Amino acid sequence: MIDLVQLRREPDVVRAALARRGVSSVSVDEVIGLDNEHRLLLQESERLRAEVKELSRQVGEARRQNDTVTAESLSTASRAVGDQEQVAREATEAVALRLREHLLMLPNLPDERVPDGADESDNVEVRRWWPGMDDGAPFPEFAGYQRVPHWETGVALGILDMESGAKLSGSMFALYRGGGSRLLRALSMLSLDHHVQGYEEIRPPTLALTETMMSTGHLPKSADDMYAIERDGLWAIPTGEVPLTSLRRGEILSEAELPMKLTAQTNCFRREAGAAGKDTRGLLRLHEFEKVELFAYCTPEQADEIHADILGRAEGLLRELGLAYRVLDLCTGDLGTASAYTVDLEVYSPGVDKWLEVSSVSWFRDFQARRANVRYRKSDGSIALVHTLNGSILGWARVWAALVETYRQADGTVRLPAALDPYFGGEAVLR
RNA sequence: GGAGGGAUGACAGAGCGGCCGAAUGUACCGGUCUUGAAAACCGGCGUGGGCUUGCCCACCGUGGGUUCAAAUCCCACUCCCUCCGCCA
Repeated sequence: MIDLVQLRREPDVVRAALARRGVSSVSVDEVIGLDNEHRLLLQESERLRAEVKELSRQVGEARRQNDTVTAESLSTASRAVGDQEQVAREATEAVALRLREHLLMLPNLPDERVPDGADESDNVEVRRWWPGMDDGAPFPEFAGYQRVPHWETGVALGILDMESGAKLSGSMFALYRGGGSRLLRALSMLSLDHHVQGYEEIRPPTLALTETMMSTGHLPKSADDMYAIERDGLWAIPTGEVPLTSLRRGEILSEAELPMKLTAQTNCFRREAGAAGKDTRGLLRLHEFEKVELFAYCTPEQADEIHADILGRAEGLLRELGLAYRVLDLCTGDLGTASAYTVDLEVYSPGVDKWLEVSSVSWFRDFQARRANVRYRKSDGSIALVHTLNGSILGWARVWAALVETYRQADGTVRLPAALDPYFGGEAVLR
């Protein structure tokens, strides 16, 4: 949620920033209007409330002096004011609710670094990396045997069974087998093993309360993309970011605790409501996948460094796996609701000849912290909202696809990168 | 799932209709003392909101209710603890 105080003080700045994301000034003005209306009503109901309190205090005083007559007449007067107060309060609350609803629908202000653009085609490529690039090698020419989609290799080697996944849970649910399953486990281990030194490992629940989903900005806006378990009021999390961001919800942290860096592997659930039929073959787009997330609560001053750290770790992992990738600055049109600045990593997967998004590294400024009410006490005793950041290291389904395609050999087997050998008890080969 | 007990400020813990936003202790911050530190003593010390910046309002798990007045009484719910049941 954006800062209402900032909206009051510099409405033009907010209007201009949100206009870059396609938010009309009308919806910003609606919020300003509701805020003004709310404050007027609030003043009136608080005034009446103060009056009731004062009269009630006088009733108590009269009673103590056994002045029943005065007490009775003051009670009657207080009751009358109380009736007015109730009307005023209900009106105030109704406007407060509308104000909150509107405010929750406003996205975060994009950072200056974010390029303007309408949709993902306007994202700006920052750099590319591929194995051997540092020694001057050109972007790889992939051989014919690498130009085989992972779902074909998956069936041929018995490591991926999309049909069984569909049989069990419907389309866009994957079932990995044998070495394919082990590969998934190996990737989680590799990633977590590399990052537990700097980031505390967490195993959060994967079902979350509405409140928890609100904090990250996934609700109310993206309800259609979430799986809901209505009977119990729970939602399946779309990313580990959800529980991690709410871990300290409502708390005041001490500055010494910051940055508080966490990592978690979770299953992620997405309905992909608007994505029917688009890039949905094999592992390209799933309703459920696994992902390791890096997350941090920090001070505004620490945010840049942490963003760089998370991005560096994600890139480091891709390099270690020897996958070609590119780094994109998301444009205003593709930026997530809560984010102020996001960098995406996409791996090149030769079998499907596509760049696949495997990581998003985002800085939310205090947008999520304001919703989640996570603050910290500075050394001077004052209190401020924390900043939150997160990034994936990485989304495994697509990395799995890229690995199986990139490392497919002429004989149809897959020799995985040596970094995975320890997790295969020897040479990591799928055959 | 059943039966009991509980939820109050950073923590512990009083209050159980009327100057209670809340005693007290600890922690924390400032000061005195000290070569320095500790101890002792003195002072300060919740969060958010509104406006006429001095005042007002809200918050004692959450949501309702009773009352002139609710941390305090009533109802529902949530969570935690103990015991029983079930269970990977």
